[in-house]
Formats: sequence, structure tokens, C-alpha cells
Amino acid sequence: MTNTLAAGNLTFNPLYKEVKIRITRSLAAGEWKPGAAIPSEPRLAEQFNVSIGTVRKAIDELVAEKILLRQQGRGTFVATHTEDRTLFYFFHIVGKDGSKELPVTEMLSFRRDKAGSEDMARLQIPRGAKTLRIRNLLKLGGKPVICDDIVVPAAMFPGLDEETFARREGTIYGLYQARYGINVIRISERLSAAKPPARIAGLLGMQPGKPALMIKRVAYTYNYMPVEYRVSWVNSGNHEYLSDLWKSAPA
Amino acid sequence: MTNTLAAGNLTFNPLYKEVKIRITRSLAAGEWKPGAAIPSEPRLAEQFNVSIGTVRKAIDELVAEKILLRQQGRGTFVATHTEDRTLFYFFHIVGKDGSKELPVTEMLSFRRDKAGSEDMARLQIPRGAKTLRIRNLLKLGGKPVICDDIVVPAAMFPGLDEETFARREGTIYGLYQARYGINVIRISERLSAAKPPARIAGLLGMQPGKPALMIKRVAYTYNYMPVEYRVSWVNSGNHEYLSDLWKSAPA
DNA sequence: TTCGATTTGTTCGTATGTATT
DNA sequence: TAATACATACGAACAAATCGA
Repeated sequence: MTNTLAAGNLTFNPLYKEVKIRITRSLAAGEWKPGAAIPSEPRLAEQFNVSIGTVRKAIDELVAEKILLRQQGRGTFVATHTEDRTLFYFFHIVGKDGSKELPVTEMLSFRRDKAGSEDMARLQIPRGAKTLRIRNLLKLGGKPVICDDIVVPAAMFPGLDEETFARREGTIYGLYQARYGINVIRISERLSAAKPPARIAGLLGMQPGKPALMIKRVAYTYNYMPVEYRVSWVNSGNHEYLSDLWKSAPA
Repeated sequence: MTNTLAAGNLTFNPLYKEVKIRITRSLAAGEWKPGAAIPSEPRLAEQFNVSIGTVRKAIDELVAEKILLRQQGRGTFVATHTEDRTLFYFFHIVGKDGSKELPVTEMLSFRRDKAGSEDMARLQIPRGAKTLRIRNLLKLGGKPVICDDIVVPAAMFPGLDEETFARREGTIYGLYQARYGINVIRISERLSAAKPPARIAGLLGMQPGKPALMIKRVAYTYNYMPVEYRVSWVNSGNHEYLSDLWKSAPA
């Protein structure tokens, strides 16, 4: 058969990879909104002029990456940043007793600033580009455990202000997604141990000199584009960071 | 069609799940050795009396879990603990400058002991069961960065002695695999920040009172069976723990 | 070097099962 | 109940990589 999709393409990808790219493009362009169903497999097969099996193979990979979500009998949906997804894929702090819960977030500050050298490098923006900086205190079981310093490029979130941020419903990535169509799909985290600044130790109710976990996170959307840089301090007295690759494996 | 495999089965899995289970059983039983090719897809299809597509779907999942490895034109192979696999899936310490290298291991001690309460819980063995304890010092760029305390149930590694361990070629999991047919396929790690014991701080060349990363790892083989419990101390002055979920995603 | 056999990779098509609305 | 959507399973044909004769 004539390879319609790859026809004008110099890199000869398999058909299903091309289909995957086109689906991803539609997602990145916001054609299909988070939470909504994408067209059915037979419809996509017709649109792309490929067989249904080829469409399924493309969707298979996007489902494995947690970008799409299949439901038999209902359809295939754009993954949303519900609390469940956050708990299982983006929030890694658990109690040393094994307890797993979502934190309650309290915003401590919200201000406009310019990118420093670290922000610049991590967010791939020019030095001095406008940024928003938000400090949050996260409580687990009613007690402060984590302090987050979030940096985002102001240009990606026009009109985002303290009110909007503080009054959001749901998670922070849910806000990015619902209000700006920016879908965080991957994070990369780097952990080390250090003594937190006195101010942060105070917020976390830690004795001076006690070590904390420092986590530097970059959050990405489609096509490896950085969205957010976040430095977290974690009081690891009663909590720890869980890295468990089972979550991403098939049953 | 008559569901041959599920016939005598009370839990009605899809055929390809049954095939997957049977392949996993053969792997766990050591019928197919690490590094060797498993039977070709047409042969497996014939053996299991299913279509080749069903066999492929079962293998697809095992490949996604890095248990099997496909190579077009050659066959499908049982994954081995090469240095590459270790570097990408089991070793998470990288330089803060982004450098990624395998450590050079130096064994400090090897002794026989009995399981404490922590070992008991993590390894799912009775209190007081015989264990082997190995302490290793790991160097990166020639300098000590990590100190590992490894505990394994002695019963799983009959005849393993200091000589064998120290003289091994390749990685530790490579030794488990090559000599005992025990294939580590998953790890779960829990991280916190703490001051290391003075002795370990000394080994890592750290000033007293400086915090380190403490990593508690459980390594598993097929069917969720724990194989090893390991407590690592990491001098996070120049290195950090990298948690990057991209590695496990399809391209 | 060439060729043929083998093995996995891709694509198509069809039929049927199961879940949802 | 009927229509729709995804899930499973089968089969066929050809492409691409590998390997040995």
C-alpha cells in the first residue's frame, strides 16, 4: 500500500509512529481538551487513512506514557491531573509507616521576578526572562512536611495572579492544564541531602542543623518542553521519597 | 474459539495474559537462561496453541518490563544484567555536573549473620534466618561516594562466599543471575536525608555532621519475590539521585 | 559476495467479546 | 434493546535484519 503519511517525510518512520506524532500534535495544539474523548479508533483510522490496528498501536504507546487513558465501551480520553494521577505519578513523598496521602497546600508567597541562571538553564529561557515564583507549604497529616519553591516562565501563564493560584480547585498541574491548556506529562527529579536554610527549617518545624531532602524537579509538557522548575525541601523525619518502578509496568 | 489455556482456570484471564504467565513461569524456572534466546514466536504459538499475534502481545508486555529483549532478525532474549542495563535501570547516582558512570566497587566485608527485624520484613524471611551481609564501597571518578550494606537470605545463595563475591566479573546482579539463576527484575527504593554513622562518614570522606542520602532498596525477582535488601549512604556533595521516568517510556 | 532461511517488525483485514450509554 | 467503543484473537502478507551456507 502507498504510505500516505510518510509520503512527504524524509525520516521513514513506521506508520504508527507517524500516527502517534499526529495525535500528539493535536494534543499539544489543544484540539482535544483534557478530560475529553478523542475520536474513536475507527474514525481516526479513517482520518489518517490507516487500519484500525495501526491506530491502536499508536494509542497503545500514548496510553503506556499515561498521556491518554482508555476505557472500554466509553472511549479514549486525554489524561487529566486528577488527585489520583498526582498521587501515583507525580507525588513521591510517603510516610515511613507506608501511608500514602495527598498533601494539603498552603500558599506562602507569590511574586513576579526574573530568571536566575539556574532557572534559565532548567526552563530553557533567556536570562532575565520574567518568571512567577510561588512558595508553598505542604502538610501531611496536618503537619508541615514539604516546602516548595516553584518557578514558571510568566510568558506561559498570562494573567496568572495570586488570587487565581490560591483559589484553584485541585492540583497545581490541574490548574496549568485547565486554565492554560498546558499539560504536564513528565517530570525529572534530582535528590540530595542538605541542611535547609534556617527559614525553611523553621517552616518545617525542624531543629536547626537537621538534614533535609532537597529535590530539584523539572516538569515537562509535550515535545520535552519545560514548564516548571521546583525546589522542594522535605523533612524526612517521618516521611521518605518513594521510587518504585512497578507503577509504570503492565500487570 | 475454545479457550484452551484458560480451560481449567478459575480466573478468566485473556489468552495473552495466560501466555505471559506461562512464559514467566519458564523464566522463573530457569528453563530459558539469561542471555539466551527464547523459542521463536511461531514456535511458541504452536506450543501454546494460540495465534502468533497473541504470543506477540504477551511478549510485548515482558519487553516493556525489560524482562525480555527483542532483536529483529535474531530473536527474543532473556535480559541480562549487563553494565548498560545497570546504568540505565538500577543505578541512579549521577554527578551534579550531569556525568553518568558506573561505580568501581570495593568489598569491605563479607560475613554470615542472622536476619534482624528490618531484614525479616523486607526480605519476607523468618526472624533469625541465615543471611549474608556484604559491605561495599563504591567509587566514582576514583573517589568514594557510596557505601552499600547488602543483606541477602543465605538460603537463596548456597555456597556463595567471600572469594566468589569479590572475584565476580560484572555487576552484583549479574552474579546473582549467572551463578544462581536469580534474575533481579525490579527494585523499590525509599530515600531520606540523615547524618551517616561516623564510620561511614569516614569511609565517604565526609566531614562529621554533614548530611548524606540514605537509600533503602529492596530488589525483587519474578512473582514479587524479594532477593536483596540494601541500605546505601551517598555523599551528595558532588552527586545526586536521579529519578527520571522518561527512561521507561516508549520513544 | 550472494543467496536463502529464519526471526522479528509492520500493516492490513475480519470476527467476536465485553463494557457503556 | 440497540448502537457505539474498546478488547481480544485470528490470519495473512510483506519488510527488514540477521546469519550461515
